[in-house]
Amino acid sequence: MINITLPDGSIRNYEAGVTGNDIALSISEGLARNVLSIKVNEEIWDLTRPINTDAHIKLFTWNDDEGKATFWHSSAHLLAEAVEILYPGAKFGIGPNIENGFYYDIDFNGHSIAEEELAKIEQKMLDLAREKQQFQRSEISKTEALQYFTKKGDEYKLELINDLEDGKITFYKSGVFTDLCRGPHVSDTSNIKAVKLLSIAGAYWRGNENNKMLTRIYGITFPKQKDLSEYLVMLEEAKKRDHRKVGKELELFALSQTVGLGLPLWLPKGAALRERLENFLKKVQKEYGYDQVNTPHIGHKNLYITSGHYEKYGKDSFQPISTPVEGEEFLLKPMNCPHHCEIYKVKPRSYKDLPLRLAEFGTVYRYEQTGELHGLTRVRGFTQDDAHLFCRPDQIEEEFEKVIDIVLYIFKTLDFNDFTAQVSLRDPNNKTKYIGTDENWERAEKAIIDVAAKKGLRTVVELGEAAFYGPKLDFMVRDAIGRKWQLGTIQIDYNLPERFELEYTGSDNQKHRPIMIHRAPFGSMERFVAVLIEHCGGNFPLWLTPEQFILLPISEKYHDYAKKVLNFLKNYDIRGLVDERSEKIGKKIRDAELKKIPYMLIIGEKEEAEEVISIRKHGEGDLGTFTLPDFAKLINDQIEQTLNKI
RNA sequence: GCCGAUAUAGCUCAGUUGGUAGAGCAGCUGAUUUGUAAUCAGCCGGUCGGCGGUUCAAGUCCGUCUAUCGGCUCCA
Repeated sequence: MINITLPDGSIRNYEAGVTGNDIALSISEGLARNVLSIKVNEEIWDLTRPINTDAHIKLFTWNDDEGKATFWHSSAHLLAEAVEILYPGAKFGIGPNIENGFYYDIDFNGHSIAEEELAKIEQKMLDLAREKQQFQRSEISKTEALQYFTKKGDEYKLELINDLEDGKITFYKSGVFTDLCRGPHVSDTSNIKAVKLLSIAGAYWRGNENNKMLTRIYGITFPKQKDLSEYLVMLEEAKKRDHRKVGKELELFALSQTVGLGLPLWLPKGAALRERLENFLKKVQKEYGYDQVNTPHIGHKNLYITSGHYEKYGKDSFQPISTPVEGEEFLLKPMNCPHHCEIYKVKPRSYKDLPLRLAEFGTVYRYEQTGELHGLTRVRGFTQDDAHLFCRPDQIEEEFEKVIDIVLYIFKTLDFNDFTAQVSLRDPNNKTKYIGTDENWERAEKAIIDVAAKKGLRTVVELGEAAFYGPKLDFMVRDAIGRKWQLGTIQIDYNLPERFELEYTGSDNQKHRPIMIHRAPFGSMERFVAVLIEHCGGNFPLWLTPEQFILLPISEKYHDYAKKVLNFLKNYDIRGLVDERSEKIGKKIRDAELKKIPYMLIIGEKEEAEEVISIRKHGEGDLGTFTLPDFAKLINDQIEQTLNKI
């Protein structure tokens, strides 16, 4: 007999060799029907795998992320099996579960799959699922594994197996399909009731652009048809919040091929919104002791040779601008740091001057590859809310913490609650991508990890995501369809101060080297506004929105009163406009609702006589009658409340 | 840059097996003077993404380039 400890701490006795399925059944039949995988001590197992020793277990169902992961991973195998049957000779790369569903990378031997063929594959998957195919796990020696895939002629699996350690290789077989796989899997395919293959894309084998491009099929499956329908509706809804769509509808920004790819044009409403965001941050930065500076849009090529950026990015950048002087070259500024270093150097600095915090809304230009351009989130010309903090070593922690405070304050103010703090470190296997000494890297990485922990941030660590000159703490926020974007970023840099030979005189009257913190709480104005649009679906907070109200006169007779109201509210710094068209009130309301204007002020005979306004709130409806001062107070109180939340 | 799909009026779209373009909205003009999500009528607006090719004839078929979309790679 063995002891099985359940998550609530209770212990049950079972015969050795008991499986997850047996345990689930012994608890309840309902659980047995819904259970998908089991955690045995720290590993997640198949439900059919015998447990032979005492263990702590946890059963996973569809309601657990781990349960979904198992379900989708098994679905990926089902996809592969369908493809193997329908397209003999197809070779398989990897097929993992992802956050929402799964994919499989497949080499179709030159055949390119058309979207219409997906329906056929879906149907095959459903047919196979109904056969209630069991997932059979087998441990296999490396030699046998190699033999199997040599015979099958699948070079991708052979490559994977070659990287694995003998004795730790397992195969999973379901139906006619056998795959190299660590598992775990669901017991059988019968729970997979709804299948949707979402898209086809190219993906480099092993993520390396020098390798062959395989065909990646993305899909998602559910235990109920209803779940699938709801998911598809949710995807459609999310697309309605896309900043490219909303930005066009609300006339916030535009892109012109004639101006150039990835060079956004800010329209009046978008520009005004952006200005309010900039002023908001400027005010915060003033409180935190930042000095605002301005630097030119170009810089001498030597500036970037000194910084190391030219060597790293020079050939992939906008190419140098020549001048009439032979050999003289300037670069469009791809970042602000070198300019700020030169500001540091304009005079000798004392330890008493530090930290020096130089801030600039600096517009930079980077030649992103065409395939990477994306709305406002990935562009070639953008404005960073940049600042560089030049610190003494003993100031690093405190300064870093204060930057985190600014980022969190901004996120809080704008209701960005769903973000990830990502500690972006070096790729330990590819140190040549980075400059600077190991010692400095280790110091910087440790500082970031320590401060993030001290601030109580829930962090994830990503290797290989550091900048080439230093590690970062990145604040990642999702867009409407779940893609993650880096917004705020904080970076510790020991390298640029060395390259620019920055110095300060210490209390010991000796020269010392400062340390730089690069930081941008928004990241860039473009990307931040894009994510903000998607976050609120174009229904901006009152303090940011282009028009806070629109006056809707019932007829032309009330235009004079409308102007009076407009002027009154203007004196309270409340912005809006009048709809003077000779349309019926229903039409004016409809248009104002579509423009997502927060307050519609309806005025007619009654309102003019009583010097009041009838208020209709966007998305909510009639709020009743207000006097002008009461409405002004309503607006200003609401804004104050938003901006003062800590 | 790579893989795949797409490209028709300012916007959203229709256009049968190839026979030289339509709708709604927006805009303009006029009528209407309106009470909480679309008043009516008329008008304007397109070398069907660019360039080549096949054909008596191309929005429609083929090639190529460009851009957009979904991914991959990249992101100082």
